[in-house]
Amino acid sequence: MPPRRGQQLVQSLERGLAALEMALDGNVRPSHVAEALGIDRSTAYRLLYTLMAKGYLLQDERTREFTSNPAKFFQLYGKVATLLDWSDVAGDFLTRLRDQSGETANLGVRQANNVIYIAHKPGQAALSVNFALGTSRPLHCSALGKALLAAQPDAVTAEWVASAALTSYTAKTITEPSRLKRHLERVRVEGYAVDDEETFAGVRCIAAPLHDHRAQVIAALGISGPTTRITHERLPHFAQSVMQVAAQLSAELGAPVAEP
Amino acid sequence: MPPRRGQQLVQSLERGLAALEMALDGNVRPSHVAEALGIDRSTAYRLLYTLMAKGYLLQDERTREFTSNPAKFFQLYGKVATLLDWSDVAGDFLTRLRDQSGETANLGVRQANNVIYIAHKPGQAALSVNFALGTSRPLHCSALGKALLAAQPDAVTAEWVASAALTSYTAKTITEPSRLKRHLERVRVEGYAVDDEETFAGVRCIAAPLHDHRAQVIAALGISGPTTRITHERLPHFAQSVMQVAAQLSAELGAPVAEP
DNA sequence: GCTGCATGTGCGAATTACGCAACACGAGGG
DNA sequence: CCCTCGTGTTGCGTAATTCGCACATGCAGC
Repeated sequence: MPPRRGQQLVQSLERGLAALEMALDGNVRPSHVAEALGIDRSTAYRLLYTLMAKGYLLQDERTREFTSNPAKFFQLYGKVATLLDWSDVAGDFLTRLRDQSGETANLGVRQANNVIYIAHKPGQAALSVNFALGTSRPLHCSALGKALLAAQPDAVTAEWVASAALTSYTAKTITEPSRLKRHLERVRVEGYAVDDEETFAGVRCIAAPLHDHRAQVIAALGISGPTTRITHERLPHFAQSVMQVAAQLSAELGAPVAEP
Repeated sequence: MPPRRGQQLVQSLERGLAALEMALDGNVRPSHVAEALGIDRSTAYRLLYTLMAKGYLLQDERTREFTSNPAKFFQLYGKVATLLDWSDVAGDFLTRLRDQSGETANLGVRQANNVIYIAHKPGQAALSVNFALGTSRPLHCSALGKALLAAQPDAVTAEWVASAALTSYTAKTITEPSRLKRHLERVRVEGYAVDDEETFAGVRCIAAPLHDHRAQVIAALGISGPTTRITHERLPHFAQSVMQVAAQLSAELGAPVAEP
């Protein structure tokens, strides 16, 4: 009935990918997918069946549930891993930052409205922040995310802040668009971003942007630790370390040296 | 014109996934995809555009080429990583096998017609076999692959051998179906498989299957090294180590103890 | 500036995918 | 034991969606 939207999107492929991502977040059945996407069970079944035939999903013989096929995704990952292998070039810098700060050092890139952690060096203290590579966190409440957001042109940031869903994770999460906008302006001026228990209570993070040879911001580097060690008093000191190592790594990547 | 095959496959999704996998093997352009899949350029473009809109691909502003988005795949991988995280449980056994043999120890699972390496411990000798995790190799010429193939029921193996494309990689690659079939029968009898320079000249590998609590073969474990160290004379000795550690790991996985 | 080649976009035709309905099957419950 | 409910799976007709053609646009190189 709708006369045709002026879009170039292929509906079946869109729905299929949506079904795939549902399966990645937990086993699914045709009825679940159908309800979530607002389509018929038979359609959902055919999408899942196609994904299975292509190796992306597996179906449990007993329960008939569809599961993601880890081996397939491992293989896909293997093909792109070299394209995103920061561990080689960034490894030394992450180690340096971890040793200087004593806290977990991490490096992430933006993916849609998330930061993906693609390299890290876990801290060696008994109590340290730790998480698996490939994990994602929202942009608006992580230090890496805010460092990346603040690097954008003003107009883009304004647009994003206005339209993004600023989900609250702790009492300190910034959920007001206007406040976030002002916050990000300050991040840009200061050169580093702080996540002050905005994602997890008791965890404070500091991050700074990384520049490539074109001076484009392509990733962010930072540390995460318990509030007992990353105190407000010592925060400027940690920020210095983060910005210093970020500048060194940027230089290694061929960024023009330009620090005000 | 074809009145409709009795299939449950969604064509657009099939084609979209095919386009996606092409992009993973190197940057693609609509015209390439169109030719490879036998479809119109506009159709290929719309598939690629949809994949880009969903975050799977990126498009280079200058060259207009479509590239895989590594961050997206890293994220997808992160979601399934825990499901396939053998490094925890297998780590000690891989280390043990590497130390006993002095060679690179590796562990892989089957994915379609390939083995995917999902865990490993690189050998410490100056000359050692090394490759990235997530790499895939054909079943018919790798030790891990042959160990997995030999574990199947005879009928399945026969069918597979007859229909598979036995690509040749070195002069020693087994490319005759009948010879491969007899070879696999011997693998099953002996309990281990050998890749005798069938994939890379100068590299010999030995592998044995791993069983889960239902005695199903779910993965394979093995070593890879230069022919100068894994000689024919010492091969039985290495095979002993591989089978022994494989049995230990199987036991750890809850496999019923049943060694003839 | 003209030619060749590729990307990106309306638009109509019809193939394809969709939803409906029905079947098979299993789990509970009366 | 049968009856019902819910879900996976398949056949089929319809029409919405996708596909391919044709064209506009842009870029590179004789």
